[in-house]
Amino acid sequence: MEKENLSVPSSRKDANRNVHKIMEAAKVVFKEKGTEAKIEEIAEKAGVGVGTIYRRFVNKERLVWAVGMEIIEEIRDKQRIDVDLSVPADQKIRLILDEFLLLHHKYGQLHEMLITLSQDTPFGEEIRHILSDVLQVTIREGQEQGIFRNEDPEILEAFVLHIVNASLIKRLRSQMDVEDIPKTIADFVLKGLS
Amino acid sequence: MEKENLSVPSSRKDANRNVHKIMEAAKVVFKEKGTEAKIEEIAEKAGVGVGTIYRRFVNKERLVWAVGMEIIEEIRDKQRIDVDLSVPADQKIRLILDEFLLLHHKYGQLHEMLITLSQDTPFGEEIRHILSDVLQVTIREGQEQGIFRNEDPEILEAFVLHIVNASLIKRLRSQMDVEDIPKTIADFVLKGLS
Amino acid sequence: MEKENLSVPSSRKDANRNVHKIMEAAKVVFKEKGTEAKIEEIAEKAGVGVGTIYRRFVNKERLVWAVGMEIIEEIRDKQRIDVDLSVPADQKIRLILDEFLLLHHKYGQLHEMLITLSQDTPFGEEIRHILSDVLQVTIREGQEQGIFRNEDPEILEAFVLHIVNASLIKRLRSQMDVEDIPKTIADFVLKGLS
Amino acid sequence: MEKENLSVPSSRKDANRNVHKIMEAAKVVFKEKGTEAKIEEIAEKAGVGVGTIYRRFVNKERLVWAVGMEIIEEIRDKQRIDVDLSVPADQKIRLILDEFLLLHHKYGQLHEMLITLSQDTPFGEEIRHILSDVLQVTIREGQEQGIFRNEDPEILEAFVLHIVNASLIKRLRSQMDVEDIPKTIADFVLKGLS
DNA sequence: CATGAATGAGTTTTCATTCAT
DNA sequence: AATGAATGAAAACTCATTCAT
Repeated sequence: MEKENLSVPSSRKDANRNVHKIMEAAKVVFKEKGTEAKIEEIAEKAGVGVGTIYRRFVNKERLVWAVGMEIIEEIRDKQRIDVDLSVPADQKIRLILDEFLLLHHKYGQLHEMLITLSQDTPFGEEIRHILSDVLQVTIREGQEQGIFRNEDPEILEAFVLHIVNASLIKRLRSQMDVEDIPKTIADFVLKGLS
Repeated sequence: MEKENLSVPSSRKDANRNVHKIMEAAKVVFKEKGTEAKIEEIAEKAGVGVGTIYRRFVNKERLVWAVGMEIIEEIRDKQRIDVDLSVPADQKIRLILDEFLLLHHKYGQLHEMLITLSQDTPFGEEIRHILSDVLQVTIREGQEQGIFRNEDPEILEAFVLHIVNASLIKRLRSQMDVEDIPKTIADFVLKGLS
Repeated sequence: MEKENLSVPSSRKDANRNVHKIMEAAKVVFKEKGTEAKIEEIAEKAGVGVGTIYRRFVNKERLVWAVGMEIIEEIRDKQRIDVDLSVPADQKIRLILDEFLLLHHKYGQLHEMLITLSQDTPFGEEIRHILSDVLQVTIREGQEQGIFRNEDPEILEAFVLHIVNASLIKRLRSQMDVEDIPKTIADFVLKGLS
Repeated sequence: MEKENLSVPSSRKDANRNVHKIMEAAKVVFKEKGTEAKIEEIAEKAGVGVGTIYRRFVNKERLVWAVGMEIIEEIRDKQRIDVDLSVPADQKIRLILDEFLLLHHKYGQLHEMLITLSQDTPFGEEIRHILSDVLQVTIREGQEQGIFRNEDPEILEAFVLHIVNASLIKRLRSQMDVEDIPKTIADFVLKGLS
């Protein structure tokens, strides 16, 4: 499932530059207002005409999908770097949670979007796979190292993945320094895993 | 903040019966489609005309609020029963999590709705208070009993409250028997608290 | 295939009155501008909002179909009266052609619309049937009376049906008094049939 | 009225080759979809960019005109050959109708386009003249030979010209062998003329 | 009061035409 | 000159809210 299925492909540099500008604008606008944001607003933010968006994305739904997929891939790429380090599994979980938090800071509203996407679209299965992959490997690693308990890794992974959600973060932000949030969440999660 | 502030009061029995029918229909429809559901669909499901909804609720926003408040109160009432039992704090947490799960099963999508409500409406403060109150008391109890660690109870409460979210539950449902979900979540949470 | 499949049914009098107003306005506007006429213009002419049109007709295409079908039925009803008279078949053909011409005068541009409809829509078969039915009966009658030649009635009927077309009429109108057109066409057709 | 007035002239051979490619593609696409066909589709079929079409044709309307004129001229050229033969007028009418049918087979939808053109454009007069000229000469010839009745030749010509229309042909095609259509139409027309 | 038809502002979507590459 | 990406005005369509019946 490549991006080409979501945006209409083009060999021209200027076209692809615009696809990028549109996606970046869409991320910003979706972050603020969720999926209900107007296409016109995205076009304005991207500095292109509405027609340009419709030239590259068949309709609004596909734009939403494309943005979602790109964020998912961003998450995956960051996680892959973490998982290749030679540190104990619990350290890796801390790093992965840090990445999640950074992305949440960056994409806010989009968390719900990703959840919706992973349930309602043809890409759902793939999104779920991407999000789960690295975490499960790390959890198995921790189990082999005797750091994590021997529960089904898929289930433990579900907790790690879903505990970092927009509402928890919003809540914690009102109660503690933002810098302390990653450690607090990681402490809770690692106790849950142990 | 009473329901009468959200729905327009009426002395006629059949009018109040309509408010009830509308609220129940709205719960079902919001559960499936979230707040974006159309008023007309709710009216249809309730077996009333759209005009009747607008006679009872100033606008769509107020209907959303009213539905949200009612669920919040349902949650509060159940939790109050749990907290008054004379069992150890960890048992109470298990019971409270069970209630959460039942509500999630019942209201699905509405979790996000409540979160949104607790952030964006005049009732936010009250909603947050209702949701937090019982949990915090129980956590403090557990800390006094030496069962839970001495982290700020407000923060621990945040984890308990927000770990039960629609996406985690949907995910777990695909991986285990529904009956096992409450125990699995409670195990994870209680480890996190300890 | 009933009209209910084309317009959304309603039991209310005011609703049906509007369906009628919309159809009449659409006939007038389509007559002038063809199918490319704007929905907004039809709404204006009908004295209703655009939303009202979309409440009754799922989309523009369906409105076009509905208007087409209504005209077809109008044609059929007129023809049925003619065919029941006790006059020779050639007289009936003259009467039927007169009706055609009146309808053409009334609906102008819509002729092309009907042709397109009879080819491209799910109603095509039905439209063709309605238009052909009465003519074929009359032609057979004429053949039994020895007035028309013994060519396949379906083929003769095709000539009668399709000779009355917008372009011929427009052309003749520039060359003769409008009152003389029916007789001129009928003379030509009846010679063709004999 | 020469083609140069419709397409922008160019000294380069490849440019003129493009005009030709565009016209041929436009004929095909207009034949299928009528004048509502999109410029982009014509460009694609022609294997050129849309910009190239706009370099050669001021706007879509002019492209439509150009295509129409070319077909008209094709008709005229064929008819001229027929009219110069030394056969009776009714034979000539048969030959002319044959040509019409071939053109219809070739250009389908374009018939309506030509009719529209002959009514709405600055070329209307010319188009009507080209289409009428040869037919009228032939009809007068037939009247002198005593084969056709003494109706106004312009009116008889109107019948011959307009009886060959897309809808009649489509209809007949579903009822008889394609090879038999010319004779059937000619028989009907010649009876009408006699 | 209840109803659901009507409304029209607000959005999405299309496509002839322009223009940077 | 050719290209096809970009444009944006214009058209289609939606849906919260009003109001006649």
